[in-house]
Amino acid sequence: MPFEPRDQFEQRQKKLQQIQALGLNAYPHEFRWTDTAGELATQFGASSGADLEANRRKVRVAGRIVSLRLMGKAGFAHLQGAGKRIQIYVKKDVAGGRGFELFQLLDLGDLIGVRGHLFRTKTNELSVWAEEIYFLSKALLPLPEKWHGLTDVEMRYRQRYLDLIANEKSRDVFVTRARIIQELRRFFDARGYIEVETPMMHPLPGGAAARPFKTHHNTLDLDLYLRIAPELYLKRLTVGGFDRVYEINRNFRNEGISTQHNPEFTMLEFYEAYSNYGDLMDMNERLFADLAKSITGSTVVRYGEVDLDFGRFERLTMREAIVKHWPDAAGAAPRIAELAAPGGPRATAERYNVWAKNSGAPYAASKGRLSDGEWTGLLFEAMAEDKLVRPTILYEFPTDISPLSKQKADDPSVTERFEIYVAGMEIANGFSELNDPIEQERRFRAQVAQGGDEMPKQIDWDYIRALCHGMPPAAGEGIGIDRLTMLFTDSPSIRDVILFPQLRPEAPSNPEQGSNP
RNA sequence: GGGCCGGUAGCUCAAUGGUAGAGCAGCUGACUCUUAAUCAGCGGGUUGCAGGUUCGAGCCCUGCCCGGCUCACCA
Repeated sequence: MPFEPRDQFEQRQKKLQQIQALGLNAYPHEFRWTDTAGELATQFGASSGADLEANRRKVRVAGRIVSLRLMGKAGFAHLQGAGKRIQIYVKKDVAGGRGFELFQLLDLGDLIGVRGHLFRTKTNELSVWAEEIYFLSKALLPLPEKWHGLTDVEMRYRQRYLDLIANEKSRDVFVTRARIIQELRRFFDARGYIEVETPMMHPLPGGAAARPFKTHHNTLDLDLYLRIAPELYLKRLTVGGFDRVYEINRNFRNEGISTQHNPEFTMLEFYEAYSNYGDLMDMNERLFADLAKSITGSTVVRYGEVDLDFGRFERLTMREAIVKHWPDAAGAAPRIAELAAPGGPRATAERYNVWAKNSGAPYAASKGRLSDGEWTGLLFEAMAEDKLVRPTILYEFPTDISPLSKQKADDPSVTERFEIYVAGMEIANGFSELNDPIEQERRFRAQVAQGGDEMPKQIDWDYIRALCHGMPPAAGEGIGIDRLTMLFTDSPSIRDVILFPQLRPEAPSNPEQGSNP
């Protein structure tokens, strides 16, 4: 089993045997603690040495040894537990001969428990006066360097446990992520929603346009797809009378990996009967402002070089966004009416592309013959999407690219759909749900006819059947939890907010053969 | 998939084409209030992999592997 570094691994195994030779169980089954390092710091951070001496507060603390200073017949160490540190002071004539022998055998990284009382050192650091040490578990491998920590990003992702030990900031990101999810649950629970779980394995991939992962169930001899979205199942539940439902779970999309994409990512999706997209847009403004405030303490959140104010959303229709962010150098900006007119989006996109190709800007690349709506979406992505830095609600999406959304009553070329953009990233996508089965069937048929890797190959007839039983008017939305966490933790990459992001496997290495990569 | 950048001791990093180094970690010893503890000494390397150029390659060239950024892709 030896791992690198061999010499230290073997040295630590030797110490493990010496600890066992003291008559101790090297891997005991439990330790009864009374306090964590963090609790002690908050509770007694202000207590003076005299106070502590008068009360002799008894404590039992556990943690990992992250620093160790041995001085003959006494020594100091810092224990790290639950992300915080507490110093312990071990004296031979207090901890006893055998206790001190154990202390001398400890390595950085070992897990121990300590019984003693609180006091302050000469330099006034809150510490535990160790009366007894309990060995809890051995670290056979050394910790990353104590001062610089672990900076190698590949190792931080592959061996996240080391990153979490060595880098407090990394730990904080994942604590914040958990708090965000807690707050979201609170928000929706308080509004009468119930949380549900729908299938992760779908016989037909649906609810989004994306390439799915495929798998197979042996007993049923059935091909299944990891879900690309829970949408169609959640809406079936609104048919069933769950008027307010949400689900927080993973989606899987077999597509590229980038700083904003991981093959599996976490989505909050929710549906609210009897509301429309306008209600949802209003609710989102409250939700994001509340969330920013409870997570970061302010509605203004620093992200990289910019301040994002979640207390003030901008609202733009997709057509308005194209007009607003039209580059001056590309000539006169199109008028809204032009973008709404038949053939207008294509003509505008072609005009934009002439400029973009000359100036090296991203251009609206067409894949075959496109409809007006597709041109509009493409043009928006090419020229406006990354300009939406401040929190923005973009609404009125072309019907052609919104197969599950309800059309606007006075303009069927667009739907009652919106997306939330922050820092140039798509964070959320919601709309008034299309609940007319006949129109839904028409849209599905159009998708199947269009073809392509990301389009459904078959119509989900059970979904149509569910709509035929009557789905209430409803609005629904998905919020990307990973990207949301990026914003609230100032993380530039989605890999920084996913504990174990997808990477290529390490080069095959078998420790039993002693060959190490 | 394209472009750019990177991979040197367990970790963090050095090293004009000319003997592969430092700090931390480790080992031995000293030390009963240290905190990047200190002091004295010691060990540690197939420089990602495989070729090539050269008297000589960590450094130059080619291919490959892994990672990062970016573009494309991903409504």
